[in-house]
Amino acid sequence: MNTLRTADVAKQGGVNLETIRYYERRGLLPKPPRTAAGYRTFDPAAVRRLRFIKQAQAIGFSLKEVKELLALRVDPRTSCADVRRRAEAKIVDIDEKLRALRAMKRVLVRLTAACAGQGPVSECAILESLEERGR
Amino acid sequence: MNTLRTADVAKQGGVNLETIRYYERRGLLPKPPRTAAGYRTFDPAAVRRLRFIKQAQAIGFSLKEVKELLALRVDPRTSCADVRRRAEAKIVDIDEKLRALRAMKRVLVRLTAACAGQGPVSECAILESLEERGR
DNA sequence: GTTGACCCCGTACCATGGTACGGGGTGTAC
DNA sequence: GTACACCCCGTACCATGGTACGGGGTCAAC
Repeated sequence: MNTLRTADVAKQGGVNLETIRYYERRGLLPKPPRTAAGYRTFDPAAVRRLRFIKQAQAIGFSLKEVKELLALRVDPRTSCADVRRRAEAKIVDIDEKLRALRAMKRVLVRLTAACAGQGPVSECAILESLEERGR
Repeated sequence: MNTLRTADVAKQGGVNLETIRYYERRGLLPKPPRTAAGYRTFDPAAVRRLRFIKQAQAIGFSLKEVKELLALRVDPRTSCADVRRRAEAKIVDIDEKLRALRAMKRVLVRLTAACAGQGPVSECAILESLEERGR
């Protein structure tokens, strides 16, 4: 029953129609079944997948990395230990991003606090405490 | 005293030398003073700034956005309320990214947990709970 | 004074992530 | 049966964020 056309998926996912085709080419969206006339027919899971891609991108994963994330879905044929290893690597990536984001937020919060209290603020408030942090 | 050359800054910041020039053109690094021969002379703050830029990029800010972040440094001539408003907007952006990252992490953690306990996992574990979450 | 390591600049090129274009088929509505 | 809206495809184009190239100047060491 309720299958979607390309334009529906694009609209519901908030992307351009061409992006759907592009993701299909890049292997981020699976090749959907086609009608006799060659029209793509999606099921609603495609929209969820599309939104996942957009979310992941917004937080700094490249399409290549997103593909890896998606590849983690459990496939009975791949080794469980392997999936686990890859997932753990991604968790490390995420923890790094979380640390960086929290540091960034701290700086901004401190900046707004200083601002609220009026009066001059350190020339460089925003740069403080964002320097090294490993890597 | 200890001023740095372009290559030093690049090395310490972990970027290509050309990137320094590029950031200067884009207004992300201030135009440094030059020697009589035209060589750029940086002070160590440039390295900190460079690292800040790289951090911000890694967590999904574009160079344009990074520039806005940097512009938040308090300039006595701009309105405090204005700086505050822009900082608060960036904090909202960051909170969104944090939410998305935490959701992503939860999924991966659940995935590894399922994997450890062996046995089959929902076909779509990685997509679950990452769908909408507003805009 | 010339070799080698480094700096300058402008311009060209590259990868990623799309977006647009244009010529052609489809399909329902009138 | 012909509008009109929508789908297909391949290919071209675009913006962002660099990176490389090449011709030329600088400067310390020998």
